[in-house]
Amino acid sequence: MSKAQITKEHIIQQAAAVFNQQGYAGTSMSDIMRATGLKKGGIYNHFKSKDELAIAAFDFSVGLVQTHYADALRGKHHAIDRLQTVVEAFCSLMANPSTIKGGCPILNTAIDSDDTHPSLRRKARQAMDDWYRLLGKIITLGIEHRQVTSSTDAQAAATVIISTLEGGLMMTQLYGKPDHLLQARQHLLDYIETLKI
Amino acid sequence: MSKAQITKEHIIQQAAAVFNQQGYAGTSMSDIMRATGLKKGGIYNHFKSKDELAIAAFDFSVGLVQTHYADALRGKHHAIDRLQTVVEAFCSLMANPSTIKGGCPILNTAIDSDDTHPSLRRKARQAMDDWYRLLGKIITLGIEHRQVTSSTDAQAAATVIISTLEGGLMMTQLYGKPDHLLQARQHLLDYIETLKI
Amino acid sequence: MSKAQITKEHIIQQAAAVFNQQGYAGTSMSDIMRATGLKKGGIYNHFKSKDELAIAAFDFSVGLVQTHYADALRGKHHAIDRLQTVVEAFCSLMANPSTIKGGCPILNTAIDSDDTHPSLRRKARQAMDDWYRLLGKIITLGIEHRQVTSSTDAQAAATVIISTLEGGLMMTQLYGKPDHLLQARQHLLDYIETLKI
Amino acid sequence: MSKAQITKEHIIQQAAAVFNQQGYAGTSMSDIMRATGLKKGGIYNHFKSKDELAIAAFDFSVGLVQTHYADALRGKHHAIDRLQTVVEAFCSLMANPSTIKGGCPILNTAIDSDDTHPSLRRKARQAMDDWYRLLGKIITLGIEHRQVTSSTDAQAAATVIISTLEGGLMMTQLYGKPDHLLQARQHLLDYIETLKI
DNA sequence: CATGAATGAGCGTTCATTCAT
DNA sequence: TATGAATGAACGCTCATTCAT
Repeated sequence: MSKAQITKEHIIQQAAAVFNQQGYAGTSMSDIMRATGLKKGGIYNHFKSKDELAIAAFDFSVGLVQTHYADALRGKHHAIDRLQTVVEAFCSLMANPSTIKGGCPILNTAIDSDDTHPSLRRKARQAMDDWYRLLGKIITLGIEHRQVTSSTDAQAAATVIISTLEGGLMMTQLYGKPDHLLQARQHLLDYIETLKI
Repeated sequence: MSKAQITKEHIIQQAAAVFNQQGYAGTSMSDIMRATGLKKGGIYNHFKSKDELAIAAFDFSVGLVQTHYADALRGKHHAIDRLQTVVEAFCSLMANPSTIKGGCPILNTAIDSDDTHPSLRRKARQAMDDWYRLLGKIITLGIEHRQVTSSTDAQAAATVIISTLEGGLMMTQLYGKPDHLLQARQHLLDYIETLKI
Repeated sequence: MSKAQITKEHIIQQAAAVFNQQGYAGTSMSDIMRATGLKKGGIYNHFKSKDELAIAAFDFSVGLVQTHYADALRGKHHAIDRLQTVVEAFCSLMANPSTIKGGCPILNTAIDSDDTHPSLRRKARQAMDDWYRLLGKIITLGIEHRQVTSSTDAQAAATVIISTLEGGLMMTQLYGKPDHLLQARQHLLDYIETLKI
Repeated sequence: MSKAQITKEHIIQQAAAVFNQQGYAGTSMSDIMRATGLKKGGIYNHFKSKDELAIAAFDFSVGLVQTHYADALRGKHHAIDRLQTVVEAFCSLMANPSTIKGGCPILNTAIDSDDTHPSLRRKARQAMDDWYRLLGKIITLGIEHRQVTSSTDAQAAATVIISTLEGGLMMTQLYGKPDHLLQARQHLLDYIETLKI
């Protein structure tokens, strides 16, 4: 990796944390300067605008989450197992602030970019699509393989899982304690159990 | 109501919509000027800072939601009925953008004020407390009155309901279509059914 | 005195203290509101601008000083006595902050209105003229009456007295202790002694 | 000297003249913009606040005066000569508006920062201390070396010299003509003569 | 006569961004 | 490639002032 690449990656990583914690409007390029140790010019050499950097940072954050899922899911083939794994992966990732500070980037961006920032919003939508499709596919394959009850509405179940996780995370962040996310997790594990054949 | 009161109320209402859609950092006093039709000085005659206005606006938004709940719950006494009502009230309120633009103020503020704005965060926590306690009390009274299964964990159930609603709302806002919130709603109605004795 | 007159006088007195301490530019109409207990409109009913009020306040402050001199000089006829009295009157007035807060209004205005405020400057010049002429006249009359040495340059002596007093006052204000003004006073008393026939 | 240093020095010099003439409250950053030819951001790149700039400007102005004294005193060793030199140096400096516009920065700041600006006030006090000690030391050394009468009170004499100069300068500025300062000067030269052994 | 409610201009400061070096 | 030095626009807020009530 060239020196330029290394610097760029460094900026993205630091910026990702800051944007995820403070939001797009709440983050100034000076915040990014402070976080990266670079001066204005140094950052603008790699990104032509705050926008472009914010998008790269979002991609990076989402990539972290997706990699985490992929790692956790590797070697797990039973649909129920895989659903449980996604729930567990989300909770463990969000409970561990060293990996990704400021909570779920999709949630943050979805709320933060209410109209004001269409390109970030589109990005968030795409990331949500990925997650949504992942869950949907696990369930439909599970139905095909007779691991999941055929009456299950895959889309609705995916919505329930994502909603409950994100909402539980929001509560946990609001109160600064893990209880709510853990209660949401338990509910989902129970719920997933009901999908089992 | 004095003219000052009318103007102040007017500012709060308009500001509430703007803050709820764009967030605290994403909203400038110029945005408020545009929304209210007043000049800066006119606004600052009624609020001594952006902060104070943001808090008044948040209180107003939360008040709208709480009034909506109170209205919906009036005359309903059975715990299961009351839980269903809260779910329905949330969905109908959020589906109807004429009442409150930009989604749930608690969700928005919880995500928006990640560290950056402690007083707003405190406000959001208080509002969440109110809601959380409302649901908790409905359930514990329901258990006492043998309307809800005694094995129910009131706190956890409240968390599940709030989380799923808020998460579903976030998805609905992200995609700009009601489907996800409706799926969350259906799941919660089913879930509430399981609490019935 | 009519109620309007009383209010106007009240505003002038309070404003005089504030202007004398904070200067023209350093004083806002809000400061005057706070000091008088009146609202904006109430003040603007009596003075059509900050300027006009500042001038009235200056006149009031200078009037206080001049009255103080006149009182002290009453019944004193010997030139040397009268010169000593002016020195003593200045020192006692400035040492007593209850009478006139913020020091000598002429000094303050002379320094404060360096170009920026011609009408106040003119006022300060007039007040200085009055004082200067008072001392000049005491000395020339003293020469005529053979109380003061005929070699005395009345203008120069007046300048020395005023300069030393104002400079001594400035130091006393800067350090917040009376020593310097007292040393200036002693020097002038010695100096005046040398003018005696 | 780097370009940044040059620009910073340029800002300080221009700002010093403006602050010295208009005072802290009477000077806006727009005034500084006009004087320096820079835009606001350009100024704020070098000073983090109006305060910081004002203090740097004050230091610069005082430095000019002190350098002027040091130059004038170089090579003069007799106390009487040195006292005369300080008086002459003050008068020549203040009479020559090309060097330092707006009069004595210590006097201006002492009067201007009546309570309102404690850090500038402290600065003015320090600068006055320096001057006061300089004169005090000249006199006490003069007494030691039998150049000055042993009955002289060094502190009092320093006060007399400074007071008379500053007061005379004030009058000269108020009237816009040199007469008063020259009269004060002559008085001090006579006075210094009386200190001679 | 005094207040309340508003304004437009300006305040000190920070913003995202540019570009010569 | 990164910095330094600058800009113009916008920020949150206060100013002196007005005028209907």
